Amino acid sequence: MTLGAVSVTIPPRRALVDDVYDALLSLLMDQEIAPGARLSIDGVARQLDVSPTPVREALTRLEAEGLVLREARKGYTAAELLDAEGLDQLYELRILLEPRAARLATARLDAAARGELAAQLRGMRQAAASDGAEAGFRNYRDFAERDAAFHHTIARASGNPLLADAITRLRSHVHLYRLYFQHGIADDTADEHAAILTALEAGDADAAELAMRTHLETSRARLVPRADEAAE
Amino acid sequence: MTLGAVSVTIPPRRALVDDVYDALLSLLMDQEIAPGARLSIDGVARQLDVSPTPVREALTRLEAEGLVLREARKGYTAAELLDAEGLDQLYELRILLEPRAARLATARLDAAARGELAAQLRGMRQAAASDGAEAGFRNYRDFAERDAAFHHTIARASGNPLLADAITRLRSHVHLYRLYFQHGIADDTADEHAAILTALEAGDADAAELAMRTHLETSRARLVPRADEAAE
DNA sequence: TCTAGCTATTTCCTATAGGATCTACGAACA
DNA sequence: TGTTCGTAGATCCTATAGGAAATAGCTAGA
Repeated sequence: MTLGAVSVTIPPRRALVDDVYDALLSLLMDQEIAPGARLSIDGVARQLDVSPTPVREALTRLEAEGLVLREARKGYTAAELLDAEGLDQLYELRILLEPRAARLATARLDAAARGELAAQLRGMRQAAASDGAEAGFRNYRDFAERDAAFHHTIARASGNPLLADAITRLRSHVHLYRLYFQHGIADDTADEHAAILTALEAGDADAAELAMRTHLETSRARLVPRADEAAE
Repeated sequence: MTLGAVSVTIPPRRALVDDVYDALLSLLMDQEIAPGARLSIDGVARQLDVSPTPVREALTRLEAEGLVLREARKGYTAAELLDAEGLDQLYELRILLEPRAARLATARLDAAARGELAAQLRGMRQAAASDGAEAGFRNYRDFAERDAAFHHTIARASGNPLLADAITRLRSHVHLYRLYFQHGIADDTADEHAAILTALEAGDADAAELAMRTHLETSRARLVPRADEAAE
């Protein structure tokens, strides 16, 4: 039996280290592990009921993304929250990378990616709308995850995997969500995302690049001062 | 006893995983581990005479840098050489990031960094000069390492650690050195680096940014076509 | 000749255990 | 009172072992 090109793909096999990674990431985002907190390998292993070996690997991966810090023979600590300066630097980098990704993606956007983007945008609107009362955290986390997915879809569509990786590895939404969690600093940007999608669908590279840049610069201008206040 | 600010710093503690990482990196650069080759965890452990645990961690770190690929429950493989397209994409990203780093570094360059840059430049000239016969590989590796150090010093001097990390993590010199090793594709760029340093020392941000961009664009124009030929 | 299924081997993955290192605490001394 | 030293505890680090999964090779049957 031979198959032609098929569209279904088998999801990659997972090992325990992948689950530990996800669990730690979630704990970090919701600050059940506080910024700056110590992360003992054995402690995490006991808490998650696994052995230290996969925990070490998950922490190694998190360290490569800057979400935890390692000091050899000392241990790991959760990364501190971004201060105003750090947030500003994060945006500086995003503004360097993501408008270019949007430009490149314009010519290469296929139907599948277009569909993803539209769905992610709908998801953002939903999360923002159902913003009733104390469900806020949960909803904003949903929103942040859709937001991240939207940006990552564009990054991948750029066709430059190194560029996509650089963008993804910044873990922007983790940092932004942690700030929201701590200080209530948030940002509803569904409309700005819609503008990006419109430009992409129109196949207008200049407009797509500009829309992305505008979106990020607006966010920066909105968020950085608030992070500054929060520090007081 | 209290000390004021001291300039000496204790080197960070090292664990076995750090040595394994260095060893693997070296083996990858010199293609003692060939591009695309399988990397069995137990095999590496036996070869380096350590246990599999630190090997796993070192491989996790290498994977985060894109130098090896992991497939869960299958194993690791060494990353393939960059083809012409990949090389082009690497330069695209560098041209996005590094000119900005040079611009930012202009205002913040201190005496220590200036000294480092000058030393690295001298090192490059030395390695290029002692280019006698079959010592070529070794010399070019020295050259590539000085080249990398030069760029990383500027990246750090930018004052934006995220930007510095993004530049460093590309591991440009590893990819370039592997290409040289395989195809003899090399590049003597000491003079272009001198131009960057001159602009930095003059405190001219525009010139520094431009010199860095020119350097990278020249390299791209020189190297990408050759990678294309090598593939034939 | 080709396919299906079984077996054996290799390799990854996870858990466990012990040695090495670091931190914290408290006693002894100046 | 303040400093030094030594001990105890916790934690990291490395090695080892066994279970689980994947690959390769072989046999049997169509």
